[in-house]
Amino acid sequence: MELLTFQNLSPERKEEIIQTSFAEFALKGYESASLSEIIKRLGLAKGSFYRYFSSKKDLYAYLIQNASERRLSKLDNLIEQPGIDFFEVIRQNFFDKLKFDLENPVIGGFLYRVMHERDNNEVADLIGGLYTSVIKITQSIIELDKFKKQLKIQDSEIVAFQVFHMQLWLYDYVAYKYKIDYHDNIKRGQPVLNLSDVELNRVIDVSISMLKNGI
Amino acid sequence: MELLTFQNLSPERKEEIIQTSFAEFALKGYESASLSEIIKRLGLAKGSFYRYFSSKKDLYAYLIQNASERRLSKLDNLIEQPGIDFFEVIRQNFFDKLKFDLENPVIGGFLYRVMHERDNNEVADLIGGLYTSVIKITQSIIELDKFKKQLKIQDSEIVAFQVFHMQLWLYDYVAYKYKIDYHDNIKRGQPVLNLSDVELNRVIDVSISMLKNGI
Amino acid sequence: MELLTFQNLSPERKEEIIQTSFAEFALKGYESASLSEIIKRLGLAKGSFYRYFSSKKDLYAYLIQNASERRLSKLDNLIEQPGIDFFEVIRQNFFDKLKFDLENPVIGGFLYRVMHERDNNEVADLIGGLYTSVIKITQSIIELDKFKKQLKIQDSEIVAFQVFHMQLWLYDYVAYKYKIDYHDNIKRGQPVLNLSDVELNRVIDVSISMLKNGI
Amino acid sequence: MELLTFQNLSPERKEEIIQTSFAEFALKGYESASLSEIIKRLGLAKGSFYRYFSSKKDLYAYLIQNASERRLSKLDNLIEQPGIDFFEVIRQNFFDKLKFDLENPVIGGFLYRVMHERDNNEVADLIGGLYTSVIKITQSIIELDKFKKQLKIQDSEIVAFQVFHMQLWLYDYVAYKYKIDYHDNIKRGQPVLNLSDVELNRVIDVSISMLKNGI
DNA sequence: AATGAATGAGCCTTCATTCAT
DNA sequence: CATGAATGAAGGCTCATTCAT
Repeated sequence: MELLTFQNLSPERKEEIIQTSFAEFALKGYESASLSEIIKRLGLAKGSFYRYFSSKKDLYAYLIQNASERRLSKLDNLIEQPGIDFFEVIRQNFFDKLKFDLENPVIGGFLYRVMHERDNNEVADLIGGLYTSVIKITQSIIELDKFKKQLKIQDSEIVAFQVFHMQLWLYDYVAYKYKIDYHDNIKRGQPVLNLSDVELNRVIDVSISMLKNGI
Repeated sequence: MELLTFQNLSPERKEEIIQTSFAEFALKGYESASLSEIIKRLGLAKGSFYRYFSSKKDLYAYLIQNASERRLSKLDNLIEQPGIDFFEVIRQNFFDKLKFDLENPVIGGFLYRVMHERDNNEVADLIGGLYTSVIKITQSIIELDKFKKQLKIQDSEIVAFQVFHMQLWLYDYVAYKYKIDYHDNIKRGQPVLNLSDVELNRVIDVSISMLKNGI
Repeated sequence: MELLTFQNLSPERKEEIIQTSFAEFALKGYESASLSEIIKRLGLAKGSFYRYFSSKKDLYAYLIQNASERRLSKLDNLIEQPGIDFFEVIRQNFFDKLKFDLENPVIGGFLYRVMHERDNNEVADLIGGLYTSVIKITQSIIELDKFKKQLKIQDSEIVAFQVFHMQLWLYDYVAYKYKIDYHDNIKRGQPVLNLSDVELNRVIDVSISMLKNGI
Repeated sequence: MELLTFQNLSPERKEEIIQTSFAEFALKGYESASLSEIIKRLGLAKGSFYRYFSSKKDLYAYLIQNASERRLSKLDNLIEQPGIDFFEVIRQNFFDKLKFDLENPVIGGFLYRVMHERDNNEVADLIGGLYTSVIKITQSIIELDKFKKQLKIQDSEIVAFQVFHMQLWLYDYVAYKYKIDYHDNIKRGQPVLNLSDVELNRVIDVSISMLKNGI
């Protein structure tokens, strides 16, 4: 993980480094992302970078961790509400994720790409864990007594897969339907403003409905 | 696309070249895949390769085309059967795809990876079309009169997404559930034999059920 | 020089080969010109080419020879006319050369480029001879009794240089003044029609005047 | 242009790099010159070179700039002298140029070659400007009131061409007449000492005379 | 005789990382 | 401690030429 020298940087500088790195990895993927490019863009000394992170992979691991924390779902609070409906939890979760990704295209794009880089041997270990843990968390929620009885399918694992992947493809779907150019948004680093909550909710309503009652 | 000189090779040599390339791209992705590595493994001269394909991207395009043809679904015949149920079509399709991928881990792994490389600017043009066309085909089937009335959701586009992505994640799910190491299978190039049709059908039954009636 | 097999080709095929080669060398110069490109453009078999010419340099030598013959000046007839003025000979020569180059941009461009490739070690031997011989011929004309007395400068060698190079730079001058894009003309292989004889003569008049009486 | 890292090198190292590069480009021309060769000869690491110059073309541009500055004519001072004769200016200029080229065969050879590489599409942009600007400067001098009246030809553009190209061919002429092997001199990197100022002046006298009163 | 497959050295360039200062 | 110079393997690709068929 990141070295102490990185933690000692001013929050502003840290954020600059993180954002620039997010953008590079989001745009090019792990292998093609260029440390040299990041370093040049930051006006950093080559050596300095290696005093913050011990390797490219180390930086990548840090970014995954950092991005995950930022997009941490607020599921916990939700789940604990008495009498809450399972599908309401999912709806909220979908909405939060999509909202976050549209408002933070760089981080959203980064995490999206990370999820699709599980096959890359080089970083499979970093992502495999994340992927597995997300599935497992979803699964454990499903297995809560109060939710379990709301579901028809008893195999919680496959249901978790379905829920998790639907959340993943919602990102694709929105991009496809509204012809959003994520690459461009990442480059410009600007939030995708042109999608109202109403529209967002309509998309999510349909997907929740599919989840609930099938297509 | 491939040059004439490639077509003139013996079928055995062609297949060697194709398989070695599939494996390299499946294992490392487009950018990181190394032509030099492929060429070395094939015992080719550097220059010889470029008499078969005019560039790395050209080879990649050929492989996508070739793999797609090999895994071509037999949907057409199915659809035309009188009185056929929509979900039966999907089930058959899921089964064929999974079966194919398990028996041809190299090609399956290649195509899986291709689908997730849409973000790669370099090859987005090759893949974007494929991705879009698969969605569109799925959508057009859904819109057939005889199937439309079997569905609750009227937005055929989002349904197509759901169906398509479920088929995609089934691959992930099987790997996850049965702890299949695709990387290893690709390297060894051997079919994944240890999954019986019975097991396969069980997985697919559940997923079709989710599709039909929700989770 | 060219091999016998080349001579046995039909005149049309020979001409095709020559013209395609002229264009390639004119456009890119000796080193950068690509035999592969020429061969591809001609739809030739690689091996066939080497049955016509034994090497790239051999082809180049043949082209120089061929182009030189085509642009052979008609000086001889002119010189023998009784009472002819030296400057009239030069004027005619300049006019013929420029006219030829404007009407045959490919060959003109080729020869122009050849003249400037004397420094290239690889082909210096081919061009050095040509260059020297042109100077020597010019010099020998100057030394004819009937012309010698018309000149102020007794060093015929330096005068020959001056005359020869002026003829060379006239090509540059016309291109510069009339913004002629030789590259484009070579690619299109079309005569440069937009320069009338009147204009041509005006340019040549001035240059002859400079030669005769100084600037 | 050159990167900062190059400027930080010791003057000696910089000069080594420059001279080695001059020689390579002078000997082989832009396309055929090999960066690998230069780098090997300098005992550099491949990557180190690219910390000095961002590309082959960048190095070439730098060399052109550097060589031009070294051979900068002292015309300005000369022109401002009251009562100076135009032909005296030219004579001085010719002398300086030739002297410089004979004493610095590598740079002279480099610049000579550069001037003849205008046709090379790859670097035409670098050279076209230089070529045009030299002509234009010459032309503007000619158009100075105090010089204009000394000339017979009113078309200053064509006169500028004549003057500029005569200066160019003087280099050729000297090589031709004294059988100087520039290639060999460049390889050996040694000044061409065997031409006395007396001889040089004789050549220039004749050429100035031709310019003044014709041949 | 004619073909076109094969060759492999060589090209320019980029990369993550190290380490002396 | 911070710097930035140095590294050299590896990348994709082109080339003129050879030679078995």
